[in-house]
Amino acid sequence: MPELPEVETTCRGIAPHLLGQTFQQVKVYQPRLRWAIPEDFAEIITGQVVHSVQRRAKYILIQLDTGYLILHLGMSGSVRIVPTDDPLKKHDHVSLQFSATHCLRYHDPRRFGCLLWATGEIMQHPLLSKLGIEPLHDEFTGEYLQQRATKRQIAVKTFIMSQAVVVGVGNIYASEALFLAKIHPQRPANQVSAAEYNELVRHIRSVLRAAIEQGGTTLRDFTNSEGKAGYFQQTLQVYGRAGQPCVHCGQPIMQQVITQRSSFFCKQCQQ
DNA sequence: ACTGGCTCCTGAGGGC
DNA sequence: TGCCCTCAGGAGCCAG
Repeated sequence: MPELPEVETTCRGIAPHLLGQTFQQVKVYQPRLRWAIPEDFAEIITGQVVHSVQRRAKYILIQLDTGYLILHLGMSGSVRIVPTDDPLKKHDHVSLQFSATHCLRYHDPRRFGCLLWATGEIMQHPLLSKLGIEPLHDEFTGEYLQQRATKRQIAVKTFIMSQAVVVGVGNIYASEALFLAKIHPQRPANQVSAAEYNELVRHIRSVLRAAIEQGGTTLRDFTNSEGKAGYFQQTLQVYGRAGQPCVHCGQPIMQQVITQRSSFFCKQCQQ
């Protein structure tokens, strides 16, 4: 499940390989991703030079001569740099050869991800234009969250996972950050105080930063790796720990579905 | 303007 | 060992 740190790590990992290279051959093995890859996709991409690789939310944007590849990893997607003759693995859906020896492989068992072609002003794209702010940017403050939460009665966990508010806070980190900030995940968003939102922002940032740093340790052998997440290695304090003792008070961690998503919290520490 | 529910898909894990 | 069932999950989309 790629969360923002993993997408960032992926971005940093593939950029040095791709920059300045030309896509020489593109093969689509399975076009049916979240949105189908159009039939003329390979034809459009072939011959184009990579000018930049950037991230917006959990989207990876690869700028070519006449437009952008928009890549999303969904929850089971990954890309890897492999030798051209590397045998296809199950669920390798697209192969983009960018040099005489190497290609970029898109792999996604559950096919919740997407690979799109877009032209024009990229940030005006329907998938990008309504996105909220980046959690690691300076504009992401407690004040911002509280202001956006005005009149919002949805659970605060759902609120911070809303892409229109702040991007890239997935289910795991939402639970973790709320635990660290001592806020009950089901509290209505408009009933969280300014001080609490400040704490929440601080913890969202720190948990994402720590995960990116850990992801960075796998960058060295990125070409061999699946981009396996750093965050699984880090100690999660509540996520996936239902019934186990809270690291602070020892009470069993609760699990509850909030807006269709499993949520983990300590009912003693989080009010 | 908000909100909740639905949807895509496969693999993991539990029960037997 | 293997089969069947259930569930998880990002996030766009739509109906109420």
